Order: sequence, then structure tokens, then C-alpha cells
Amino acid sequence: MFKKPTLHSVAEKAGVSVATASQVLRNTGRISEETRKRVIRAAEQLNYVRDSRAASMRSGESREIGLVIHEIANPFNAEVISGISDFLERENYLVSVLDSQNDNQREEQNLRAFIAGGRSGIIWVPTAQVLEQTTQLLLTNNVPTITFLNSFPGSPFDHVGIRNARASYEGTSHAIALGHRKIAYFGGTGTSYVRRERMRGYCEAIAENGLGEPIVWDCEDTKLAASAAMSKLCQAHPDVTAIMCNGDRVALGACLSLARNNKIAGQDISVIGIDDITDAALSTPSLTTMAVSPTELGRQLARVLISRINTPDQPQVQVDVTAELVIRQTTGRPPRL
Amino acid sequence: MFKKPTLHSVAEKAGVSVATASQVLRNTGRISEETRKRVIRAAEQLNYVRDSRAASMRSGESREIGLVIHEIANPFNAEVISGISDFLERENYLVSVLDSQNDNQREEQNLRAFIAGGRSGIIWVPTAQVLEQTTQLLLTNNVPTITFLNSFPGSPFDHVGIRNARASYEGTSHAIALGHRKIAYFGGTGTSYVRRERMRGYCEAIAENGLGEPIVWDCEDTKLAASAAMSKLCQAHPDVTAIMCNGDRVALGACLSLARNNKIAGQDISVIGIDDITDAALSTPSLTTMAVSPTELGRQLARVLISRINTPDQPQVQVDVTAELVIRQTTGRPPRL
DNA sequence: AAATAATGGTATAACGATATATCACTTGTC
DNA sequence: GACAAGTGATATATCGTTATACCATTATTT
Repeated sequence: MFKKPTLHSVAEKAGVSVATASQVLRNTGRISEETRKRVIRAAEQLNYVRDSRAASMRSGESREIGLVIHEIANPFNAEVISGISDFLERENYLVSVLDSQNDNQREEQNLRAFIAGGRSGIIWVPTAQVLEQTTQLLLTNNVPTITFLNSFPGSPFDHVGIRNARASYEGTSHAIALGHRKIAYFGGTGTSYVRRERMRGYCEAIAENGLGEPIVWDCEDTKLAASAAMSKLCQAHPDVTAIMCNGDRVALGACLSLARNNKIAGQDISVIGIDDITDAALSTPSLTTMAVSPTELGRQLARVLISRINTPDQPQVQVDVTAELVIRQTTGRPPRL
Repeated sequence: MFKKPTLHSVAEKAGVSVATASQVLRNTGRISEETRKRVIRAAEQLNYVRDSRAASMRSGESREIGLVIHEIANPFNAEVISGISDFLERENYLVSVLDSQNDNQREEQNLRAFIAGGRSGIIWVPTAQVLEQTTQLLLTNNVPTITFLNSFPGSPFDHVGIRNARASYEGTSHAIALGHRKIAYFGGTGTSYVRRERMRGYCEAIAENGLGEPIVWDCEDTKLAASAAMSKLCQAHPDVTAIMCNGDRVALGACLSLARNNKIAGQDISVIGIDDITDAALSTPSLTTMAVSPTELGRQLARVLISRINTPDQPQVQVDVTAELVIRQTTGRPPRL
């Protein structure tokens, strides 16, 4: 039977002890140049790959980060994952991703897997409903954990996310400044932390300007669902002239519905998104949105997580990145009656 | 200092030996119901999570699969990842993803990490250029590996992918049947396995119908690049009336360029994609494409990989999934001159 | 030249689980 | 009542590393 090379085989081939071979490959600097070369050659010739399980178990250091996300296929998430990996890679960490596909049970299973695998830290984009038991699991097992984008009430973890309320507040204000009076909040379901905050910002802008009762229109976070929901919204509230959306994906879905009904986004109805995913600038008409930089998010996240890993006892940290209004074609003055 | 619970602490709390505790948690069925309950309670109370590194090291089984992909943010890839996870999860495997971001060096590093972590198997979507050394690494370390979607010359690994040549052949034939005579191949750069095959299918269809010299127009695989490239193609070859695209993403980029130049895809120029990503059906006009089922890909992949893991010595396997023509709005008869 | 320090290598005990052999004890059989 | 067989628990070796203590040599100090 075939067996893969181990430190033992490398040491044997180089004619030294495993202890020596280990020291060479870890660059402790205590080994003479001559034997160093011998060991390195042996390792190369055997295509030796250090077993990180054994290494991290013994040393207590893994330099691997786990990322648990509720939906990898979400374009904003995908962009953000690249940003995170980039920054953590520079600090010599490796980021592996598990997709919990919006399933609570899978989510806990994924977190368990990362705990079990001895990750140095966990980045967690929580689903809407987080079980108390899940939090306890992470705390008891003492893994540096940081929630990302979404959070939940009473979370004991560090957090990096977006200034959600402010984003929707400014988006809505932009519509108001253009002269819109009847503005709806469009997209999302349930009461995740993110959505609650975003709705709050919208409601504040509406209230401050005395624009009457807020109008909130639910829909699932897919383009298809958004398109269907938008058609219904237009029927139910024909007087709405602008929508503040829960995200770019539903915003683009709404635009799709408008296009199919021969209405023009930005002229008949104004649409404002949040995120600035790649497609926002590339659809026709291009989407006005509250832009969040995936790079900036990644940078902040890496910073906070690493400082938590290095200083486990520091007080809880919360960082919120500001979204910037990017005006494109889907917003304009309301149509004259 | 705080330490996380181990099997030792569980055993202690339950008043049994670690060996017994281990047996209970592995359900070997050799332990009495009474002590079983005691151990399980202790584990729950302590929030014990088995250290999978230690377990897999000793038992030689990890039930974890590594997926190395060149670009997580690619929408087709993202859809496919979910498909794979679903099927492998049913077989009790966990799929973790590393994104090599089209970087050769990162790719090897990622494969190394999975080898080092003792994965049961590796799913690899190779970048364009694969180093001989990388192949050797996987072989020497004896990890069941399967390439996915893309492959490379002389690959010794199992493969699951798409019938690429046939897909573009049929797509091109569809255009020909509609009456197009001047059809270009649009998108992609370099000579990856996938692109070579797709170009071959296109060329065959062109040759069989005596439509003169193939026209191949390169562009990077992003919507933005495709949009710019399409504008140039239209200038350079004003007589082209249809394009067979290297994928949906560039196809949608091409449509974007058409829309911006007030041309209508499907009337002025016909566009055919490959993949059928979610956005293909949801853009306006909707995209005619050679549809590949991510579910079917996932199923086949899981099947082949698992059989390789269970029977390492079986002969090399290659499975290719057929793409189906889905006619939507971006294809039609060529415009009259 | 004796004492001390530096250099380069190794033996050994962990890390936290599992596999295996073994050992008490009960139960069953004739 | 002796012996076999079965049941339930345990002691111990092991997986592949790294940390640490230790041991030879050789070099440096006074």
C-alpha cells in the first residue's frame, strides 16, 4: 500500500532525527546550514506536505480562519469574501468558507466543524434567527469569533458591518430631495438585524419630513421574487413614486419588473439600492445605490479579528463602515401628475 | 486560563474513562444504556465538540471535502458550489471552499492546505495553467482528487464537466438554422481546456456549413470587459449578425453593449450564451443559452468523487453533462439587408 | 587550563482523539 | 460447580507533529 510522506520519512531520507527535520522546516534557526539543505532537499524530493492537523494540535496555532456565510451565491457576499481573504492572507492566515444556505441547522453544524477543526478564528455572517445554544457553543469552546454584516440581540461577539440605518436614511433623503413624497421601503422579510436597522433609517427620514405612514413591502431576497413583488406593489400603491430597497439585488429585480411593464426606472419610479454590487453599475438603467466597499469591509474585519486573536481579553469591538450615495440613472425627479 | 472541553473532561465529569466516553460518542453500541446517558449528558453540559483533527488523524477518516475554485464570485460557480454541497452533505461529507482567485500560486497553496488538513477528497476547478509539480503533489500525497469543469492535458484525475464542444456546436447550429451566415465566437482568453473545446465546437459548426473563416474575439470573463469588447467587435466586423459566447457572463456583457448602442439583441444581433446562470432568464431581453444544470453537475460530481474515495484503485473516470438549448429573446432571424 | 558559553543535534513527552487488546464480572450450559 | 461465552468497562499504543529538556562538541573567557 501507498503511504504519504511524513516528517519521519523526510528525516530518514536526510539522515537526521525528526526533531531536527521539524526544526529545519519551521526555520527555528538552530540548525546548521549544511543539514538544513539536506533536510529541505529530502522534503522536496518526497513532495512532503506537513500535516497541519498534527502541527496545530501540538502547537496550538493553526493560522486558519473559518468563514460561515448564509449564502455564498449572493453576489455581494461573494465580492466581500474575496476582500476578506485578501487581507487575511497578508497576515498569513488562510480563509476557508462554509455555506449554510440560510439553514439554521446547517449553520450550527458549520460552526461546530470550525470549532472541531481548531480554527484560530471564526467569521460568522449569522442567519436571521440565532439560537442561544449556538452562541454558548462558541463561547465555551473559546474561539475568537466575530459577526459580520448581520448580528443579533445580545451578541457577545465583536462585530464589523455597515451603518445600516444611516445608509437607508441617506438613500431615502436623496429621494425626498428630488421631490418624492410617497416613498416605500422595498424588499427583505422578517426581522433580521440588518433589515430592522435599514427600515429604521427609512422610517426616520419619512417621519422627519412628515411624509405620513411608512409603506413597507416584503419580498424574498432574489431578483425573481423582487420582480413579482414590485408588480404587486405598483398595483397596490399606484401613488408610490420611489422605493428605498433593502439591497441591490431586490432593487435590480424591481427594475426588471418596471422594464417589463414598459416603465422607466428613474423617470416613472425611482429606485435606490444598497451595496453597490458589480451589476449595479452594469445594468440598464444603472442603479443608484448606497455603495459599500467590500475592500474596506475586508480590511476592517481582518483588523478586528486579528486583534481579537492576539488579545483575547480586550473589550468587545464594534465597527461600522459608512455607505456612500452613488447617483446613477434609476433616480430622478418624480413624474408630473 | 480558560480551556476548552476535551474528551478527558467529559469522561471525568461522567465518571468514566476516556475510552468509554469515546465509544459512547461514536455510538459503537458496546456501552450500557445507563453510562451512555451519563456521558452524553456530560458532553452536552460542557458543550463538548470533538476535536476533528485528533479524531481524523487517528482514525484516518475525515469526511471533509475540499473545494478549490478559481473564482467564487463567478455566479455560475457560486450556483454550482451549492449543488455540490447539497449532494455531498447527504453522504455525510462537509465541503469547505478555498478561492484561488485565478492566481496560480494561491491555487497550489490552497491544494497544499487541503492535503495538509487531511481531507478525504479534493474537488479542483483548475486555473488555465497547471504546473506539473502541482499534479505531482496531489499524487504523491495520495488524496482522491477530481477535476471539475476545467481540466488540463494529461490529467491523471477523474473529471466531471460539461460537453463543451457539443454545447457551442449546438448553440452555433441554432444561429445557423435561423439563417445567420456571419457568426463570431465571443469571449474568453487564452487556451484553457474549456475554451479550447468550446471554440472547437463552434469551428466545426462553421466549417460544416461552409461559412468561411471562423471569427474569434477575445475578452476577459467579466461583464464590463465584455461590454467594451463587444463595441469593438461591432466596429471591426459590422457584418457579424450573431455571436456564440464563451459563457453567459460575457454574453450578458455583450447585450449590455448592444443596449447602450440602441441595438436590440435578438433583432439586430443574436446572442447565445452557455451556462444558464440565474440572470440569463432575468435580464431584458432574456438570454438564449445552452443550459447546464448545477444540480446535475453536483450529483455527478458527488457520485464520482465518493466512488473514488471508496475504491481508490478503479480506472480513471470522466463524466460530461450535456447542455440543453434554451431559446429566449436574444436570438432571432438575422436582420434583412 | 579550568570554567563558561555557544552551537548543533536528539530523545522524549505532549496535543486529543480512536483502535485494540485485555480484564473483571455476570450469565448460561451441561 | 466448572468452563465457556457474553457484557461492559478500561489501559495502552498510536496518528504526525512541536516544545522542551538534555547532551555532546567546540569556542570563548579569564
